[in-house]
Amino acid sequence: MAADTRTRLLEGAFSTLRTQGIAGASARSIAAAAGVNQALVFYHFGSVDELLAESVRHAARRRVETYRDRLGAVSSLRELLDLGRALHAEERAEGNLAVLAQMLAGAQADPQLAPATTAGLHLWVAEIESALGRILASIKPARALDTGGLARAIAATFIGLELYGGVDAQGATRAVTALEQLTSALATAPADPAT
Amino acid sequence: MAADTRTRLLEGAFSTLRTQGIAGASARSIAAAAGVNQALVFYHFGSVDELLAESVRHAARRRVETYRDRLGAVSSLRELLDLGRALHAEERAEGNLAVLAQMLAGAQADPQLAPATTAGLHLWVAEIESALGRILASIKPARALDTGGLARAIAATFIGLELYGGVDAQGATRAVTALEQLTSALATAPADPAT
DNA sequence: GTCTATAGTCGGATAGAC
DNA sequence: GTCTATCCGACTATAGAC
Repeated sequence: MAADTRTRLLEGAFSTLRTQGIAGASARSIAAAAGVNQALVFYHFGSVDELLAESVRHAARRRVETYRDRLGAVSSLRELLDLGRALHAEERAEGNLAVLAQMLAGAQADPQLAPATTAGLHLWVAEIESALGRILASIKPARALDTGGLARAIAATFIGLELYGGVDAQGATRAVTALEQLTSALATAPADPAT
Repeated sequence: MAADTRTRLLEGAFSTLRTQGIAGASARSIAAAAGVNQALVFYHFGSVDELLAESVRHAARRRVETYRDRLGAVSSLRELLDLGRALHAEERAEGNLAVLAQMLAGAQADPQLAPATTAGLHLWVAEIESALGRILASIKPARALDTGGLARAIAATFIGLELYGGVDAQGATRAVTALEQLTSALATAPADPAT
């Protein structure tokens, strides 16, 4: 707690994005969340956009390192699905999904936000892709699949589900459950014929 | 062209959401897009939030009626996938997906936007669900699936892909292609054993 | 590095003339 | 129904004291 001002601003930006959304992420509200003066946003980061961009980079860097080990240890499709579910829950709880979704929404109209957002998302994509590629290579009918494309589709689906969950939590839960049933069925039925 | 003021505001709100995003959807910018005076937003709709909400209702109402017939004519999983792809492309081109994504992002922090957004999304979900339910019922291994949950997952995925496409068009195309390969493979391989 | 103060702009919303 | 004019608060950003 009470870290240096720069860090407080980075974390204030994160929590403001999470709770107020991209439309409420102003220098003033971020500074308030960080407990520092509003002018310091511009002193340390030059502009609000730069602070937001730096904030997602900051958050993404710390998280993904934690995943690398866990994803690397996975050796079956079933394990991958279980880990995926666990990571999804953790990311949701940390607010990383909500923040990324808000940045993504903001980046549609504000090109300055796009690079950092893409980078933050790509950290996940790369991790998912590497684990996916390793597992699917051992499943014959899955060899033809584009793991990079699938990894991107999975990341996009998480974003969509996060936003949907914000307006209809029950519906989103149903969607997740249905996807789990589907993937689970695929993992057991036509997947076993390996090599 | 040059419809009555109310309609112009509804359409101005739509195109502003589409091009400026939720963070740029102010009474002034909407009125400018509509070519009318800013005060009329409040005269006709009371508040910006109400106008935005009414705008998505307005847009959703007109679209879905067009779909009902087309979805109703579908009689195989393959046809459903083809139609789904076509509708997805049309919705993207019209900007309906972009607008819904922005409303969804805004609704996370602004509960006033949530009801209309949920309703707009649900129009799709209901259509997808009904077509999905009809088709999957004829495929034995698919009987256990929750079509409502799947329909919600599909809608959420479209939203996520739309936002992802805004910052990485190439990556989103890859994701869509991968999903098409996957669903296509599922539609032909283990799906044929009907009844 | 951090603060106050302030310039200048843009936002939501209302009053009242036409 | 539509306009101008306006209040007032919030915003980005900067200048300058400490």
